[in-house]
Amino acid sequence: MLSKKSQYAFKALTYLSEKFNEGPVLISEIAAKKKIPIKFLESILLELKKADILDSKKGKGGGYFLKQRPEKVKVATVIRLINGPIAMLPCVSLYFYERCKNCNEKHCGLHDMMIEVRDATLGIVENRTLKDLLV
Amino acid sequence: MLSKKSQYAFKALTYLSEKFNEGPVLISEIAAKKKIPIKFLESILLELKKADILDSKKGKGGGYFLKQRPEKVKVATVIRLINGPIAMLPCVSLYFYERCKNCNEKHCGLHDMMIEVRDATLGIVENRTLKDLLV
DNA sequence: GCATAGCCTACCAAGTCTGTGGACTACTTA
DNA sequence: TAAGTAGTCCACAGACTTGGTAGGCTATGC
Repeated sequence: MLSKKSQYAFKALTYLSEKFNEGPVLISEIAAKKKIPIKFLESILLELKKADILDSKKGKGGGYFLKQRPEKVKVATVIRLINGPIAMLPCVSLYFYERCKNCNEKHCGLHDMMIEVRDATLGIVENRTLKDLLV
Repeated sequence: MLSKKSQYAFKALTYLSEKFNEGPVLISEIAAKKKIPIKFLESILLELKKADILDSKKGKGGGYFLKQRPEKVKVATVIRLINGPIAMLPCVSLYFYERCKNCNEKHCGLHDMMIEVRDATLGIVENRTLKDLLV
């Protein structure tokens, strides 16, 4: 399951995608429109900024805005950043790989199956962007 | 990600699948062979028994054993029982559904996408059983 | 130089995950 | 029927994660 934090991140990013090229948007505006606890949202946006997805401006007329065009930001990137691994097992994860003790990956049915699940999921989330989330 | 508990559950079930029709297997034997903390394993097996996947016998010559044939136990069932929802969002889950506030499910890009992910995943785990985990 | 608005640090309550310990109960065998 | 075996149940506990809150600091614009 995606954490609430991830869901908030997607809501905020969707909102910022709609407002793309309209200048900085206040944290408070996003929080109000998307009903997200403001201080929690603040930390999420900061994380997205550090990952180069968002940029911000301080002071009057400031706020947050997308650093890249919505169609350049992959859903998979956001999930990995805020939620963590997409795969169901560490020994099957591409970005968070950890070797599996007591399961030689060559002969493990669960392993093989989870690779299939991973690839099926990646086939979707690697090929969608923020733009695809707008309806 | 699957919890360690889930991974232990699959290891134990795989072992019991191999020993299907050979009579009860001791918790301690499973724990030793699969390197699972014995008391933790105990609670997992009990949970699987309460879900009618395993059965047990007390006293000498006792132990745990599969209640149904390995090919009758779906991987999806075990994941839902031990790990929880398979879907990435509550508003998209079949067995753990919860309505999504602030996201009318008719017009939510994230929602639609996560339905695709869910179906892709279910397409795999609903059609595999313990038997498929044996190599 | 003052108001604005993001930045940063610290903290916290609740819940989940991964276990451990110990007493109790049911069953088998002698 | 007593002894020993093996699952059942209950309580707890430490580490980590989740979902937040509070408040001061810093940069910006007018």
